[in-house]
Amino acid sequence: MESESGPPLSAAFLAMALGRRVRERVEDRLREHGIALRHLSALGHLHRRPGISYSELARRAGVTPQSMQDTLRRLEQLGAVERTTEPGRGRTAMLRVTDEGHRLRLAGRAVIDETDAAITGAGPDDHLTQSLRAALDRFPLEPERGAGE
Amino acid sequence: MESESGPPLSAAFLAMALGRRVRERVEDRLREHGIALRHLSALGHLHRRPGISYSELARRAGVTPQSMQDTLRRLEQLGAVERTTEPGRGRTAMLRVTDEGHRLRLAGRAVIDETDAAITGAGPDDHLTQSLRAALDRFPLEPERGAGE
DNA sequence: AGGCAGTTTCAGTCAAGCTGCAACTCAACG
DNA sequence: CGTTGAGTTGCAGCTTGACTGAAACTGCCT
Repeated sequence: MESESGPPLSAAFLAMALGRRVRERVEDRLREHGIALRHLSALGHLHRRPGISYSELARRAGVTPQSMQDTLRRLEQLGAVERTTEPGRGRTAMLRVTDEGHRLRLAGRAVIDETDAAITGAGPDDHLTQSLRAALDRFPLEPERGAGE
Repeated sequence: MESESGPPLSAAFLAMALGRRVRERVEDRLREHGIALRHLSALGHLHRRPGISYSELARRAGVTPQSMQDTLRRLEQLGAVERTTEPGRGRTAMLRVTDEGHRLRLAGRAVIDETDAAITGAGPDDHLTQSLRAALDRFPLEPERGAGE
């Protein structure tokens, strides 16, 4: 997208470019394990809070239950999570991470750690981490600017 | 997306989160002008280097010519760019930014500047900008890890 | 003249989100 | 009781923004 050739590098452009590159790299590495970022994220939530349902998971991840269902379908098909309750329409599911799921989760963490090292320059350059955290803090998500009439 | 609730905040996660938020904000503001980031980017390239073609533009932006064509269709339809040559299949196009295009480009720049101020904390906090630039430098794009055909 | 790289254009595909809706559960209320 | 209504799962289809494939054509080079 924003090519190298060029000009102007404001913090906004830099943030978008870095975010994109990091995401691409992580997704790339993760793909070798057959998952994407959203799967890793779901595994993380489910690990910290076993037994929660599709909808709860969706709420935490900030997506619709329908989207989360897709994510979980993939994870179930990989044998990474399983439901401890009967499937069925209004039937709230109880989900848990399997051994395979933990294996995947740790592989994912390794990818993140590796990327982390690359991004901070292999040294403890918390300048970056600190700056990022500060920027995130003072940059809250948009307050639903849909109908401020 | 990576929700707030949670734990672990490595530089990689932070970078992805910040990049996403910034992008969302910019796209949001830009949408009010009827364009997206890729349109603004194309306008920028075309402004600096008038007369270049679809394919050249695509090359600079790092997308396929087919994708760039979509972007430009929108811009032409808005009257922001126009071709100074006849349309036609193998016929290399010469494109230029119109007055309306310049208006749009400046509006876009204003959005970026505004976001820039918000992200750096309204003060000259070049810590962030510096850190981002450094991280980007030491984090080159993936070297086409897909079988060197 | 012929070949061929480059360009524009058309068409279809894909991924990851979304909305809409149907079917169902379960707790609370009258 | 019964009924109502919020919450959930599941299914289908739409949207956006990229992509690949292939066709039509230009222009240059030999």
